[in-house]
Amino acid sequence: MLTDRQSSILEFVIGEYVETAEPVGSRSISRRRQVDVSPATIRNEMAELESQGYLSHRHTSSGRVPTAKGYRFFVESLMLEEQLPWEIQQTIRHQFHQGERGQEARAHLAASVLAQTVENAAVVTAPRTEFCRVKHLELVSLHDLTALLVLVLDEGRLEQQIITLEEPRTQDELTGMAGKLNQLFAGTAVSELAAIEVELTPMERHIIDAVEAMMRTVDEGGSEGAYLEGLRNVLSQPEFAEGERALGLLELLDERNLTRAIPLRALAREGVSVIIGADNPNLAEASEAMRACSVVIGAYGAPGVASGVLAVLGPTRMRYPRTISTVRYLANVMSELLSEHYD
Amino acid sequence: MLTDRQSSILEFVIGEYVETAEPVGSRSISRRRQVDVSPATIRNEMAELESQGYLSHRHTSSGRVPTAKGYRFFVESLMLEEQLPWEIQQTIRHQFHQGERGQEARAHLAASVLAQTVENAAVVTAPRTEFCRVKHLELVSLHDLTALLVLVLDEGRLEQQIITLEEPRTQDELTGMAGKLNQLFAGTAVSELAAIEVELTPMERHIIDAVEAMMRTVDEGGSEGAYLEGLRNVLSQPEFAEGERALGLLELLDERNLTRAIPLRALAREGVSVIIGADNPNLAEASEAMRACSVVIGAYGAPGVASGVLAVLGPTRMRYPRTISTVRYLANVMSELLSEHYD
DNA sequence: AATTAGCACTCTCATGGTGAGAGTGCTAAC
DNA sequence: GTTAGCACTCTCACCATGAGAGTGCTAATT
Repeated sequence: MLTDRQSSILEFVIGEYVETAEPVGSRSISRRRQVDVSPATIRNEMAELESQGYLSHRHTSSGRVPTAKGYRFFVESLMLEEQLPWEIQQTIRHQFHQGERGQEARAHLAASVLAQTVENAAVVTAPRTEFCRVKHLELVSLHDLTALLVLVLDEGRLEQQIITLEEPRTQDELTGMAGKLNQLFAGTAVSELAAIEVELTPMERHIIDAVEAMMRTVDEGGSEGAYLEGLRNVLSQPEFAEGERALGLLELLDERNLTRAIPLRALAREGVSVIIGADNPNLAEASEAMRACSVVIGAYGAPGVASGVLAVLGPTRMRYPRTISTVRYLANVMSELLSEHYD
Repeated sequence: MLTDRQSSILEFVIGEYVETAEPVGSRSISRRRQVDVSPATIRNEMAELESQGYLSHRHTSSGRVPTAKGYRFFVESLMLEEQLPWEIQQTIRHQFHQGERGQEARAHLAASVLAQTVENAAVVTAPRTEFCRVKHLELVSLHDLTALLVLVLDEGRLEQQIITLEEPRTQDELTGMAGKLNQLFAGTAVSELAAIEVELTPMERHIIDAVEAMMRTVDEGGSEGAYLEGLRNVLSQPEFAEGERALGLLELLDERNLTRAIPLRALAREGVSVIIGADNPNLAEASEAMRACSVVIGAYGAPGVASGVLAVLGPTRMRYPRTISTVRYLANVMSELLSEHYD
């Protein structure tokens, strides 16, 4: 357990280190009026904090730096949650009231806004239903033997695939066929597809098979588009000054690996949670670079209906209160916007 | 003008520097059996090459480094174009014969493949027609007062937008309306839209206005999706070892700025062309980091019908023959694939 | 008993000097 | 025209030095 004084010293060290990125010494603490006590006393307290694992030394001299445990304690017990300043709220809202071009585009926009606001990297996934339902399907002739199969899923998401036909069809024939299939299959989820028993021509069967495959992919998050923005905010931090680490992170978060590196869905919980890099086996194993990072993650939308994930990635030396309140606020905005369309 | 011997010295210096990233001295040249002449002679020749601006000194001692002019001469007159090795051709082709999920996805894939093959960054744009034509439009009810307008353009590209209705419509009504509009407008380009004179209900007018706006945006390349991949290949080069420059490049090529930083369409010419950073005002002005870079750029598709751009971005110290032949080969593959769908 | 002053100690970092190594430019010989 | 030889320049790695910052400990103070 920590005494009050130890807590406020820890808090101050974190605050100072977050701002300056430099180890904090006993003098700079005692200069603050906050704690009116001599450097020597502070040294004793810091030694105690260190032995309990909240702070650490880089080398025998040169101030203290918070450990993962220190940050965690700060986030869980010390920090007071801040109300996001009104101007920032407005700025964020404003950016969403420009155009509205579907969920994907909005998720992308959210990533930009988030990254810019918290000055770190942000990852946002578009909202997914637990199990998607086909709202509408469409067949567009491309030429004789190929057609574009367009699937409109709930929430207005689009999936497309080019399919090959056994024999030539005109657009009119395709439209007719799409009409029939719409009658039969609109509103079904993938699990219900098989249950619908009707006679289908081989051609119709072929199309429905394709639809099923596409929906399955979507359900499994295969086409999971996670938008990553603002990585350069992170890379320009002093912790990544030497190129070595920066490259590690860059590689890790390559579009290909992104969702593997940060298992977003698995980490998202009710509300907003904070994962401090070195703390979390999932992340820490991944790479050395990740150990210097924290992730602030939250979900938006309605769980079980349609939900997406918002996350901020930055160095452990991060402004947690600000970041957390931004993620929370943005999650609310996104939820609102989503429910508007979703009803 | 350069003598034969000067040419082969220049060629050797470039080859060596490209491999090692280190200045090339007279000894290492004379060691090669290629030019059987003493270091002293080579020094004289190099001094001459330097006075003509093909090579430069970093400081009084420590070998020569090619200048932009040197690289340009190499690319234009010295280098012999290489045939891309068969295995690499196969590897490239192979990756395109997996799935086929529309032009956008394919452009994205091309960027990955290109970046990986030449071990540098790659930028690819999806093919655009000079003026796009609407192939088909579709209206899907989302709920009472909103609907999704889906535009299928030629080449099977999709654009979508959510529109607000004045009064509630059922899906059936929307389908009917879409059918009518399709009859009227299928196959028209934006310039021809106005010419079609028919009576439209206010609602139909509203939709066609939206269609026009979307097509206009597309024509202007507003929704220009350029896929950038493999930036880390470039950033890991020794030229960018100190973080300063790396950040500059990272910032410059942020998704937002990408097409502004590299005016792809403007630079693309018939065949494959090479722009050596410091050489090109367009790029060099942009940023200091860009001055250390070259761009190898080529177009694919049929000009005037539908075409896209392939580009490689790397340090000026780049394997030009390999890069050029890869871009050329990939452009052919992409053109083939495009014409298959396009016909 | 808690706090503080004082002091020796440790570690980093910037500075400057030194010598090896690499490469040049020039001159004179071939 | 080519080459050998040599003085010269510049970099880089290495070391020593000293200032600065900060600690830990002990003894004095409240």
